[in-house]
Amino acid sequence: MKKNTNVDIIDVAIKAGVSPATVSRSFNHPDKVLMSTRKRIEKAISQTGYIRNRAAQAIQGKRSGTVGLIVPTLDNAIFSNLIQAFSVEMRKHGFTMLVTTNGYDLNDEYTLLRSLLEHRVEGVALIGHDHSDETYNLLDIRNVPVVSMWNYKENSKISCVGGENKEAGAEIAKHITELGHTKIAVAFPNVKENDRARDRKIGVIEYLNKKGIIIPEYWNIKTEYSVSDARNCAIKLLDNYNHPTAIIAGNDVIARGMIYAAQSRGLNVPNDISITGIGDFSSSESSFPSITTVRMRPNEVGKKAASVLLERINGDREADPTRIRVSVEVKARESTKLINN
Amino acid sequence: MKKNTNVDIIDVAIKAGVSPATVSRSFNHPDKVLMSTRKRIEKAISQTGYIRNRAAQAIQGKRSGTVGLIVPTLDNAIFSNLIQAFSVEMRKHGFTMLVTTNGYDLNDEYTLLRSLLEHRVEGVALIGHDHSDETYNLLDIRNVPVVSMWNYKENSKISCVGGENKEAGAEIAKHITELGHTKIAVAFPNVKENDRARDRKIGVIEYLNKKGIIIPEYWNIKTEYSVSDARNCAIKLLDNYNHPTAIIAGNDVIARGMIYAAQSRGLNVPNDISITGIGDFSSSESSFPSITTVRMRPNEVGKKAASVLLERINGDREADPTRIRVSVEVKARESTKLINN
DNA sequence: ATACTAAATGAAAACGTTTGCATAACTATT
DNA sequence: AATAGTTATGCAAACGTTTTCATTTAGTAT
Repeated sequence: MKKNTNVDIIDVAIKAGVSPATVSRSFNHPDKVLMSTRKRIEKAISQTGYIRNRAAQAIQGKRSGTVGLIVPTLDNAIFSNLIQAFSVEMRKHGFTMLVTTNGYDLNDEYTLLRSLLEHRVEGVALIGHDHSDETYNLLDIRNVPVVSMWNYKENSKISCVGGENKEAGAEIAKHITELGHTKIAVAFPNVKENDRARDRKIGVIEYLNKKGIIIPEYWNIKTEYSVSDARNCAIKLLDNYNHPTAIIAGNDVIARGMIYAAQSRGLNVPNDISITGIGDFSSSESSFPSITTVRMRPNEVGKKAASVLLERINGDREADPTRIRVSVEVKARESTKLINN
Repeated sequence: MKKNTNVDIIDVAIKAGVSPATVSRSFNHPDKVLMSTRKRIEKAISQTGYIRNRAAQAIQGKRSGTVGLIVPTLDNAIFSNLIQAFSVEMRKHGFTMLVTTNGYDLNDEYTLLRSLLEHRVEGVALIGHDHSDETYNLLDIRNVPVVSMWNYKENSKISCVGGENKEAGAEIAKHITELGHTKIAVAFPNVKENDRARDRKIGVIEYLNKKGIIIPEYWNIKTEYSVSDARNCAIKLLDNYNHPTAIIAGNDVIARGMIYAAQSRGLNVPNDISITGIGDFSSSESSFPSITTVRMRPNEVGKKAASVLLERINGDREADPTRIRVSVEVKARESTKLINN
């Protein structure tokens, strides 16, 4: 078996009887080379098994053909729709994605960004707006095309595509109060270094306060972004305190865990307790009961974010940030109902 | 704001009063440069805002610092644990991951592999063993360090880390028959170009046949890997035919959807019907009812796969494939019980 | 036929590193 | 004190492309 790790553009050129320059052109400016020579080059390429070297291309200071993505975790459903949509769209335009996870740690994020820049990514996509000063500074200094996905923010320093999490929180709180609930618990993850969760929570609390509803401390639950932790937290709540008639959860995963908790304690959702999520993950519609939640349109966000990033990469680097607001919408489903009197 | 996109190793060298070679060495062989000079270089680096150029490094034919991962989809929970574990482990060793999705299309996979090789990834990780001849051939010709994750296969052409899916299928079938079930339905996705699903299904069917149980065609359900499709399929089954006492699903996502279907039709799982999954996804333990399934240890697989790949990258390229078999194990939980007579 | 333009290709410099070899400055050995 | 060995650094070639500029060839207008 012949092992050819090192056939280069010169070998191809020789085989095709042209100069390396022409081979290069046939890749990058095919219109500038005669159809017939192009054919000969193609043939030489497949005969030699040549695979072009993007590193050597990138070194020219031109295109590396990669974009970087920094995401808190790949471990759960939260970002998967978003990433998939973003990835597919970038791929369509010939980009390959360098993916890294920061585990919700902003210092780590900075290191990862540096590492991505070492690889000369042409652009970077981040989640949310909580990033360290160092990160923002580096992006600015190197003038990196960048887009923040997931939540919209007026006056954001960088381009962004997403829904308003505060609005999402307020909307779901509105839904719950309109169903007559007043004994309401909320369940959110740690909101430090996580503006998505923070904004949602603020939206919920502020709306409820406005309606004269105050959440007592023991109904203010802190949980991880996992079904199991959410379930445990909810069980503790249901077992130890008189229970609320509704729980507003920070996202669908948490809501799911809490529904399981209720069911495992013999409660019927929504007859005994209403539970809501935020985010509308793909399985939320088909679960039982289906989850009342707020649609954040991850596919749309991912796709549009890709477009924004492409535009920044190809276009004017000094332009003001592009901000696209994706509408949010309450999807009332089976996990909530009018309160019984 | 000063925009410095182009400070290079020479600028750093000048600033630090050394030669470029020394700067380079301080990155790659720090032991070969005097502590005091190293300090001066570090200072020059932070003063200039230098970020090294991996493309220029990769062009030396040496390390690119990247590995490629080709995965069918990022869109659901199936691979997320695995990917996360793999990713974290590679990162620890200084690698950044280039991730691409092939949407379960093997031709696409070949194109993606080429694209990864253009970026001169040092190694590649794939899912399963169903790959096109072209793919296998290219890997062989270019002598690419490669590992297949997710399922073990004796005599595989390439290194692999995973459980035996056939065994997993047989084990769960054994569990169900030992609970006394004979009226059993199975629910699997399209097994073409998907050896994981195929092996599992074969394991199930063969075991049942051995026990004299034949699955009638209308209990042989074909579904997508999604909660919603699984739920719809199960509803069709439950509404239109006399229903089985147990359903063996191809994975936990499908099982989950089918449980929802049963619940939405007023059936109790497991009292009225037992339902099993395969894979033990992170939420399967905490759902209600928790799902009886087969553990495939995705974290262990991801981590070990990373080790195998690293070893191939750093070690002997001509060595025979490394094959690591990760044990599978039935986790009996709430979604199954002894049949009532 | 001649001069002029356009299109296709080639030659060579450039991109930012790494590394083998050479050199210089020390240290240890006799 | 002379020699051999060691260590830290610099010099310059090399890595595989892309691109500018120059050249050749073919085509067009006179």
